[in-house]
Formats: sequence, structure tokens, C-alpha cells
Amino acid sequence: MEDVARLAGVSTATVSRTLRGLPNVSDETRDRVLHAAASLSYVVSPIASRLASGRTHTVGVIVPYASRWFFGQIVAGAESVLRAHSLDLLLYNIGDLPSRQRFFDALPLRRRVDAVLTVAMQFTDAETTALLSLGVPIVAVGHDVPGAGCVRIDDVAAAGSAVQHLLALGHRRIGMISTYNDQSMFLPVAHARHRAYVEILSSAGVAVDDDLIMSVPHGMDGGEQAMRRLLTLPDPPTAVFAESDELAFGALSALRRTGRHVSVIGFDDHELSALLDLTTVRQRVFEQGVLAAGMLRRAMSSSAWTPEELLMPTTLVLRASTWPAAVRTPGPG
Amino acid sequence: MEDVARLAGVSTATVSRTLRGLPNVSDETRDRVLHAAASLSYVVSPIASRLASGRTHTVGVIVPYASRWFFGQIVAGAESVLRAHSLDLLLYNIGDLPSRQRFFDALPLRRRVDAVLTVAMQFTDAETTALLSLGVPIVAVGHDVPGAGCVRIDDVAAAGSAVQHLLALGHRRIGMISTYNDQSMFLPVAHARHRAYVEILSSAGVAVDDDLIMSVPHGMDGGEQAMRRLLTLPDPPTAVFAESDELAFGALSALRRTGRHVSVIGFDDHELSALLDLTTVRQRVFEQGVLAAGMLRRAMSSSAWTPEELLMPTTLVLRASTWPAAVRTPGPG
DNA sequence: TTGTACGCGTTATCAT
DNA sequence: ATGATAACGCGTACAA
Repeated sequence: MEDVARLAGVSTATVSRTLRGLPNVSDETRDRVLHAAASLSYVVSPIASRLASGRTHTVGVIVPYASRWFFGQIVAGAESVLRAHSLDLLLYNIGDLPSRQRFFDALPLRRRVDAVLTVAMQFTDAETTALLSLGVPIVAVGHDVPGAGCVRIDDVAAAGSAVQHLLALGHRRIGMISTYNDQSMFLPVAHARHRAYVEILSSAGVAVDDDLIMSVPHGMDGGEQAMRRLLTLPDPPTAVFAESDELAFGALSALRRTGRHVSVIGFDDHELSALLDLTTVRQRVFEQGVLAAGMLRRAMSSSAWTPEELLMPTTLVLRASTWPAAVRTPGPG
Repeated sequence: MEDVARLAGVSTATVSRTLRGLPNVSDETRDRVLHAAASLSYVVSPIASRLASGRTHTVGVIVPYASRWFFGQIVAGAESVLRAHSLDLLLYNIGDLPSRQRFFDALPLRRRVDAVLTVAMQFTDAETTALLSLGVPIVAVGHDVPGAGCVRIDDVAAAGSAVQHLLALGHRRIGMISTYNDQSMFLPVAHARHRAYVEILSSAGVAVDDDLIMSVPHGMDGGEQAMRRLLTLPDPPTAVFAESDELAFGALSALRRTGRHVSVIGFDDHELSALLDLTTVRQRVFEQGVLAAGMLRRAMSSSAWTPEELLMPTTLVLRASTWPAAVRTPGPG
């Protein structure tokens, strides 16, 4: 920077001002500085800049399963807007217990980020406290953190509409495929969808049979496992609500391998759900990442930011993986 | 850090040494410092540390399509090992022309990373020069960069085995679904697989018909589009080799919608390929990310690192999406 | 083994 | 509008 200043015949202070586009720089000197910088192909050292300014220009993103479709979409959405404002994104993948403990033990985010984005996590009180102790704004997607901004869908209503759909098709024996994580805790999303399942069935006068609720690890394998177990029941379900499309894919796989027929409805509208003809509840995932990042930007720029809450809509997408109960099940008619 | 030093009754230099685990610190002082740091819940400022040491502890990762399955796997694999060594990973998603130009225009990696990982990119000479001008070690996955390390599969041989499989099934009219990017350039991977297609057909005495080669944007939509076009040909193929499983998924979708029957073989062994019964060429993607990150670590730690080259194996995975030509095609028999 | 002191490359405050 | 200079928080020769 000194070289640039010398070449432009000004002080380093003026170079700094110019390069950051601050006011109070005459057009003429601005040109000189810009030319000098260009001819020396000089760029500001982000690290030195961060140390001096005290701002990291970085946001930390915490997800449980980075390589799953849903989280990939969220991260990609957030990345696109953060990058556009030259903010760095530091990804922390803490799905399994060991990495999670390491994370909250060392809390590597300290002195490192200006804001935090967390996606579909279930934090203990201690973990929440640790997060808040970072002293930076937080935005959560798909779950709540006290004092944090929030982007989400109405999980209970959306999951309810899925179960409602199965009821409307005449199904009464309806299974559910749910997930848990390493701590044997339900993720908040799983919790809400499970609640919707219970509520809708109950209010329709259908008894909730715990045997029909399978709790498995997230992913296709989990879904396959769950459906296999459901099929071995003495009185298996005629329809199943899977908490996510990836679980539903696994369920479809089990059905195909066993040659059985059970209606399946998923949740998300995964990129491949149309191909697999999966009835599902659509949510705009990428966009939630975009909106969350926008919220983060606002939080970082205004010192008096108050947590916002954004509720995204969902849509029931009807395809061929669900059908009336009577068609395949012996009924009274 | 001064506070810690004061509390422990030592100098900041000793604190620094202790916290970095350097030798030449007596066990007793080490304990005192560690306790002091713990009781003040002090952590080193990574930014200040980086400025002082001149090392960023960060690697830049350049991918064309961050949210596609393949790249998600690579990045997840690399992240897992980088994180384990507390290295940050800065992701740059430059698939479309505008972001790519912005990237090479500003070259935001300057003074920012200790190493670079690029995945399946096709760089122009100018872009390669720009990258090399960063003066940091580079590792490329799925393509070559002069002077860079490399992790890859034998694309020509692997793609060849796919085409060979179709030939062995008796197919003679074999299509190919290939990709191009925004600059209308073939990605190096696309190039190699296309070459294999031509070579294998030629050496089997089968004429290469350019009408059977569809070039589309990457992704399911592209695959669907390509297959639709192939089906409208006066003499459509009886089998198709898709450059990636995602393209193949699109092709399967088109077949299902049109009720036509064409053998399809993909490439990658995507998580969902088994479910869709897609015959494909398997490669271990996540592991390539892991290995590339390991190579990067070696490159960063030893000043005299010489580019390594790693060749990963592939396997032909036979499923139900390919079948003998005679079964569905009127033949002499 | 430990302490001193300078340097890392900016930003920001206060003058001018 | 511009310049001098003190932070920013640490690493690291060098000295002790």
C-alpha cells in the first residue's frame, strides 16, 4: 500500500479511503490512486484489513448434514448472496456427535465471524448459550433460536396437509417415517412433522398406532429400513408419510424390491421427486437460503437490528405415489 | 493475550508459544498459561495470528456447480479433512459466465489462501496464468492444471467401458449425451468421455453418427431434453451413454413420459442410481475430495512439494436400465 | 527456558 | 481533502 501511495504521490490513508470508495476524496486523486494500484496490480490484504477494522466479513454456517440435498440448496442459496457482497462463508458440518462436541468445545467461531446462520439444528440450552455468547447476530432456518432471526415454513400445517391428503384418499392405517440424530434427539423439524401427524389423525378420529411410526437416521437408507420394518407388521399401513423426500425414496426402493404397494408421500420436492413420481409437499429451499442471507446482511449492517421472522409458503404436489385406499386394499365397498 | 500473560505471570511470547504447542516451554509454566487462558476463556484471534504469521490457513475451492451432487461430494470430502486440521475452506462457485468473469477479474483469492483446489474446470490459458500467479500450490480434481497436483479417474478408459458394455449387448446405434458450459466449451471431463465414445465405436467398426451426439447443459433437465431430441430422429438409438447419472436421470424421465424403450448407461453411481435401476460407471467421489485435501495439506506444509498424481479406479455397475439390443429392437434373429 | 521489541498491512483518529 | 500516526492482536528474531 505504501508503494501505491508513493506512486500516486499521496499518503496511505488516502489510498485506503480511495480503495474503499469513501467520500472526501477528490476525483483527481482518486484517479491517480486507482491507476497506481492497477499498475502495481495491488489488492488490499483482507486479513490486515480485518484486523484493523475489527470486522471479519465472514459468516459462519452451521448445518447437520452438508452433503444432503436440502442443506446443499440452503448453503448454495446463502452463498450466492453473500458472495455478491464479498462476504465469506465458513461452513461447519456438525451432524455427528464427535464433531458436534468438538465444535462446541473449541467454539471455533469465536473472533472469526460477524454473523451466524444455523440450519435445522436442535441445540441444547448449553449450546444455545455458547452460540449467543459469540455476540453476533444469528439467523436460523427451520428452527428457533432465542433472539435470532428466523426463516421457515409452517411445518405443522404443511405436514398436516400431507396427512390430510392421505386421509382424503380413504387411508386409515397411515404410517410415518421420522428421523432422529446421534443424540437420539428429534430434530425440531422432525418434531413438528410428527406432531402434525398425531394431531391430524386424532382430529380425524383415527387412532394413532405407535407401531406405525418408524424413527430412523436421515437419508435413503433410513427410509428403506423403515419401510421394510413397516411391511413386516401383522397389519401394515396402506399409506406412509415420510418426513423428507430422501426418506421417501428409500421407502419407494423397499417397496419396489419387495413388490408391495403402499402409498407414499414425502416432503421437500427434491429435484428427483418428479422423476420418481413422488407425491410431496413442496418448499422453496434455495430461496430460504437466499432470504436468510439477506437477513444476515441486514443484521450485520445495522447495529440496532431486531430479529425478523419469515414464513415461507408450501404446496402439496400430487403425483402417482399416492392413490385411494380402496384401489389396493380390500375394503367394505 | 496480555491479560493471560499477566495472570500467568509470564510474557505474551510465552503465552503464544504455549498456546501453539511449541517446545521449549517448561511443563510448569505451560500449566499456568493454560489455566490462565481457560479461566479467561481466551482464544487466539485467528485474524491477528494470520497477519503476523503470513499464513492464511485457508484453502480456496473452485467448482462450476456447487449444488450438484458430484461437487457436493467432493467438497464434503475435502471439508472433512481440512476441518480436522483446522483449515478453513472458501468455496467459489463460478459455473456461469458472469460470476466466472468477476472471479478472474478481481481474483479474490489473492492474499487470501494458502492453496487452491479446483474441480472439473476448463480454464483458458489466461485463467490458468491468473491462477498460477497466486503463487500457492494447486490441486485439481478431474482435470489438469500445469504444475498442479491431480486426483482423477481414467475418464477415457471408464467411459470406454460403458460404451463397450452397450456394444457387448449388441447395440450398434448408440447415442451419447454430453455437456457444454456457458462458454460453449466442453469441460475436460465431457471431452474425455466423448473421445472414448468415438474411439470405442470406431475401433468396433461402428460408424460414428454426429446426429446421435447431443450436447446439453448439465443436469436432469439437460438429459431430458437430449433424450427427447434423440427420440425424434428418423432412426433413433437403441442405447444411450450419458456423461453423468444426472443426465441419465433426465433421459430416463423422457423415456418414461414418452413410453419409449432405450437402454441407458450413466456415469458416477449417484446416490439414487440404484433406486432408478440405472446401469452406470461407479467412481468414489467423496474419497477423491478427501485425497485431494490430503494432497493440499502436504503441499502446504512442505515448501518443496512436487505435484503428485493420483488415479482412482472405477467400476462398471450393471443394473436394469441396459439390456440386449435384440430384446426390444427388431433384429435378424 | 523466557522476555523484549519489532513487524505484519490495514483502518481510524485527529490534525492540518 | 489530505496526512501523520496510533491502534488492531498476534508471531518471532534476538537477547538474556
